[in-house]
Amino acid sequence: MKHIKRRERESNEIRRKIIEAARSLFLNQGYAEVSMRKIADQIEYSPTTIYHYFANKEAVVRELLLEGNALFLQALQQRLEEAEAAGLNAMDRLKTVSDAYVRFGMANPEYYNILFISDLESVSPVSLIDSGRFKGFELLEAGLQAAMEEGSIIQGDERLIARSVWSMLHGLTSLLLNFELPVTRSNDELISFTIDTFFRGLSR
Amino acid sequence: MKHIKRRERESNEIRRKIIEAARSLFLNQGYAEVSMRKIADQIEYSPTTIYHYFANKEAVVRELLLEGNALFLQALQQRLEEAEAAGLNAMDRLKTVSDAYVRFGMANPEYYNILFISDLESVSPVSLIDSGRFKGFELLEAGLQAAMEEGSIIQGDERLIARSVWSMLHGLTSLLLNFELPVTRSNDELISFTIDTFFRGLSR
Amino acid sequence: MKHIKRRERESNEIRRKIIEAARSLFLNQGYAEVSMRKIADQIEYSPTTIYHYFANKEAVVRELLLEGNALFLQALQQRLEEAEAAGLNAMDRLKTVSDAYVRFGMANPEYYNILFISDLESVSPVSLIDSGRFKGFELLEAGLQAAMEEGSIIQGDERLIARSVWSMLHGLTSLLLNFELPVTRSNDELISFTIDTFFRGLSR
Amino acid sequence: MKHIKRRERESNEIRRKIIEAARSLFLNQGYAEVSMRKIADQIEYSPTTIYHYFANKEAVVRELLLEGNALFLQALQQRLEEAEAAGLNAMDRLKTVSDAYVRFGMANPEYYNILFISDLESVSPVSLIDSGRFKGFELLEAGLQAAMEEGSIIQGDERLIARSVWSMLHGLTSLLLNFELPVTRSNDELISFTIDTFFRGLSR
DNA sequence: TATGAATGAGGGTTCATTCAT
DNA sequence: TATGAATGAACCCTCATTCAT
Repeated sequence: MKHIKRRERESNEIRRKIIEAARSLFLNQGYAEVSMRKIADQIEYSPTTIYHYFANKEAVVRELLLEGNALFLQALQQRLEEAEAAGLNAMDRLKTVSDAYVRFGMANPEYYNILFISDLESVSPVSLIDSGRFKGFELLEAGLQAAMEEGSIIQGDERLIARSVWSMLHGLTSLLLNFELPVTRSNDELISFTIDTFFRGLSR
Repeated sequence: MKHIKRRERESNEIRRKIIEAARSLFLNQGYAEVSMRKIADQIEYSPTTIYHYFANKEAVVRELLLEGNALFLQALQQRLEEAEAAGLNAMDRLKTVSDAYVRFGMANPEYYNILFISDLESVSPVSLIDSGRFKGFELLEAGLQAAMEEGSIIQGDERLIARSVWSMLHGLTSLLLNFELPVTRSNDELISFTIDTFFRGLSR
Repeated sequence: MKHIKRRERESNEIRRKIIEAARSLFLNQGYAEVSMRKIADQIEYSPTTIYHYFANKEAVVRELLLEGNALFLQALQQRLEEAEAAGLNAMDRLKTVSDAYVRFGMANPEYYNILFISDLESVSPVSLIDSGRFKGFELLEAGLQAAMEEGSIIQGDERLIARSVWSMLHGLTSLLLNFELPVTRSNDELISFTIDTFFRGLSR
Repeated sequence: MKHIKRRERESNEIRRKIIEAARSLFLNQGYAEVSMRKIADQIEYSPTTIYHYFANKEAVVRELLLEGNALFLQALQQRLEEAEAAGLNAMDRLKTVSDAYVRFGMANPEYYNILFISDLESVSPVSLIDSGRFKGFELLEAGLQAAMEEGSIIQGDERLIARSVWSMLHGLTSLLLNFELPVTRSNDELISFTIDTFFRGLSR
């Protein structure tokens, strides 16, 4: 019994190592630089070993994607629940989730890049769709609908508005992660200013 | 004298051919498909020949980058001039330039991606900075300052606000280029809605 | 005692499964597609398990070879017995066996190829000799001797003639299996014509 | 001028080396053992170099095929011309060509195996057909027609008979090359006996 | 100027096999 | 008995680049 458990744990440990190595390569060198050989080097196993745990490179990347998405959704939902617990109104809940979005990206740049920036040309579109990337989108839509009902933002096609909000958040995050622009104020100021400004534009 | 000129001209012709081939590969098949060999095949010279005109692959890509940037700036400036000629106020000029930004990205997705998204691991950061990418930023800052003076938008750190606007525009463009989200309205609506909303949030 | 028997039976069952999987891969997809992993996948055991029953891949293939040879001999002998039961003379019995040879090849192309064509680089020559491939040769020799005694074919070194007949049969079979030549008549006609012609040449 | 010629010669020399190494590997180890690496090792160049001269492995094998076929046809034709020059009748010319067929196989076992035995699964069917393998077949048909007209062999569908003769020759050759059967007489005796016997069967 | 020759490094992947458990 | 873990060797192929001419 114990044997089996230990084995399983060890097995999962290597899986984890593989994923982590892949993630780290991804972050530091970009998707093009993630290779089975480099992963193997990093974890100090032979390349063949990876094929024990994953069918091929796509499977590794897909796992990264699923994992990243789960973490992403979890981060959003947690902040949302906190906001609800704190009794915030719909508009403020939306701002909170928006902030959570950007914070997640900054705290997990590798995941954010994998999820929302990389081409991942080796990963089939199906995998991408299955990855649940759209769950976050639905969360946003629901929040917008609540804010409309509350009367704090303008009426409109919530799907359109959700895309619009997402655009703003994505741009904010990806510029913070990947570009260096002339800066006077802190990133925190940029984040809150941008979110506030956009929701001010949305408010009735 | 004349000899030299002819030589230069011929030399430039091949240079141009190289860049054109690289651009064509790049625009039609994506950055990953740009290889020295493929460029050489396309212009029907040997790969070695390219090294007579460019130090290495990075130099070729850098040229492409500069070119893309020039086109980008030109697109912004042209629309700005038109807006000025039409006698638009500062706020509307900003909106016009914003629209031009997004339109450029949609019309030149590969250029946009190479300019603002790709890691371009092969291109050193210095090249990126030299690429003049910040000229667009300055354009934006100037526009914002004018709008502040005009009184149509809130007072504030124009550098901060410029980053904020840029974020919104970049997110809008890159989502349009690289993601498929559930859609009800047209892209045009999304663009104008997002820009309008953001500037509404900025207005006094 | 019983335990041992059950064990043996079970043991043999897996052996059999392995061979069956190997044969199925072999017959359906060709020799190149037979790999330890694929066999293991098919029987839903781990690759390692196969090594409990067979020393290595060669041992598996050798078993297949023995099996193929047994089937081959059986096919020849059955037709020979039928011919004897029908009271055919030695010459006609030879023709019948010849026909059986070619029919076996056509009905079992992969077996034929593995027995008589493939290099089977992984199988040592010794194995091939042990495979009993020569039993068929002896059958042929015996038939020729009978026909000589009967007086229906020319006298001569029956070993030489046997090789000659075998050549003709092998050529016929392997061309039918592996080549597409311009065709007007059916394969059946080619087979009977070739066998008849050759034995006509051998007849007194 | 000379420079170019020397270059061309050297280029062809390496091409030749590649082909010869491939041929030798083919002969000694079978098609499955022909790898780009092994060829490279044998000629003491890097594997990459081969790709200077051939697009891929198939191209190497195809060249081998074309070359082998050319040699094969040449061998047949030469002996045929000699037979004509010697004033042999159609039947004897056929026997001569038959003998040339088998002799070619014995003298060039690697080519014979490539041309008529190997699966060459990596080579597209088109290449095989284009390889001109059928030219030899046409030669045979023409000889048979002449022999029919001469009255030395039976009338019949010359295409059928050609396949039949080819079968006999192919079986003879491939058994001589690839099998060791119990032997009393020399190979020469086997060859002439088999050919004579078959044509005796064909004669009126 | 232009190129043919050549290469080392690296890409993803499959294979038969061994070893400890 | 059965297996999970692991590997070294090999597979075909592409890449950017250098060098001598």
